[in-house]
Amino acid sequence: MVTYEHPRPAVTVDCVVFGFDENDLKVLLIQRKYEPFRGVWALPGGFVHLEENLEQAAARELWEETGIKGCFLEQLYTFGRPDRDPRDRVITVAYYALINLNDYPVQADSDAIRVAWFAMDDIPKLAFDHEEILKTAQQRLKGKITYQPIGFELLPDKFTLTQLQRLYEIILATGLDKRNFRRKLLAMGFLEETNEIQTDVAHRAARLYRFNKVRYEQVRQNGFNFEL
Amino acid sequence: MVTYEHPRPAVTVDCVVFGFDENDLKVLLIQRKYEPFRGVWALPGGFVHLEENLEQAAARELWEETGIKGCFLEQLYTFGRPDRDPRDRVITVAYYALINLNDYPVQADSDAIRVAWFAMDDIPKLAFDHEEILKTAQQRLKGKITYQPIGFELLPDKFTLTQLQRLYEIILATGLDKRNFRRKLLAMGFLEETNEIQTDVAHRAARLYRFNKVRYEQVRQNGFNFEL
DNA sequence: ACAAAAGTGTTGAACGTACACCCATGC
DNA sequence: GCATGGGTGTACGTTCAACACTTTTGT
Repeated sequence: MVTYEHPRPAVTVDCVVFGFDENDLKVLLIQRKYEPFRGVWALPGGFVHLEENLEQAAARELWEETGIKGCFLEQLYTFGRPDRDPRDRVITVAYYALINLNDYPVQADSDAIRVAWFAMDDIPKLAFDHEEILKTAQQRLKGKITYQPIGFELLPDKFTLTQLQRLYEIILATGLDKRNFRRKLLAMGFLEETNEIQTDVAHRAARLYRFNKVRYEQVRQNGFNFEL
Repeated sequence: MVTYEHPRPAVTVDCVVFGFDENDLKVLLIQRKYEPFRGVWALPGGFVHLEENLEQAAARELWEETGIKGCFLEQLYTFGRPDRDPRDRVITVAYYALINLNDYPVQADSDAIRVAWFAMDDIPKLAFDHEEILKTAQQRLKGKITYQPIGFELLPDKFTLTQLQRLYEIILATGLDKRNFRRKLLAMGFLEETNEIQTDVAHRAARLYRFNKVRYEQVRQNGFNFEL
């Protein structure tokens, strides 16, 4: 039963997938196999099915096109310029995802689809308005990382404080003082010191820490607000 | 030419319009004339036309249904639960608007449509998932007002510091210290002292100030960041 | 003259910022 | 033994939070 008679736009979801590898913030792109923009790199995404909600659609497309699932995924913004798709009116609800690169290493292209990680300062021309979407996602990440503890989503379960600091420095595009950074984060009370240290490094091995979500919720309920 | 063959959802825009009147944060609602939810209060909104972009659609619906135009309008979030409309799959891109209540006083119902302002602590049952949308908008306003100078959109062009403080107190649901509040805001350097004072008040009249956008942009470019 | 809100400074505590050296490890 | 990054404390300046009384105006 169709009860609302109007011409309808198509609705898609697109995902900006961020990963981090010690020195770079990276994004996962796929090379389009079909027109429009055949052969051009683009964000993973696709049409929303009628029976699924938007976040489900984003998670499904991510899984189908890149094999990623179960990661941090949050709605970013909805893009709907009438001419953003040359063939038809398409509105896209963009999401961004944060994943740990070690869990999804630079994958060999499958038969079906070409997938690759690109450093943020080396992005090829993108299809549609995906450059605008990517830019919006980068700004959101930069803004949000200072007041929500989402940076940990980009790191392995256990990480060093230096890795964490590098992540902040790269995303915020700024330098941070080592002593002040450590003092501040440890004082927050939700970084759990493990009794493990780095292996396979050519210098003194650093202690590994873990983000303790339960403790974070506790301090948050006591009025603590994550900041910087 | 339809090139993407998929069943399509309908796409609407809905607007959460906030106003402020000395003692209350208010929202503009309209009473639905048609099914579904006939007679129930709802956010102003309607279908996106194929040739307009999303923000244009929101501005147009706002104008058509409430007579408001030219105000602050920003995308909020996109809601797409498959069952959010009982009759069909409808995805809605929600916007929120901030207006000065004096420019749009509590309007008499027109023949066509019943429109009314409701205080945030006295909201009737709403159609669809509009309660969720409203709640999301309130959280966004509460969050954003502390790091962007958007509170001024809710006040007249010239306002007293006490009015500004009340606005913050009500939106943040907290008490603020008068001396500290004034000192902090004046120190920001973009509140312009006019040489006018309140009229028609039964006590000492307060000085009127104005938000100077140009000066705000200047201090911002010098590295200043609005906060609290 | 009284009611109502406007306007105004100081102090102590907490926090942020700047800064440099020794230590542990692998090669 | 040397190169590499790991780990640590202090002092100063800035900002925040708490706090109460006098002034102006209208009725």
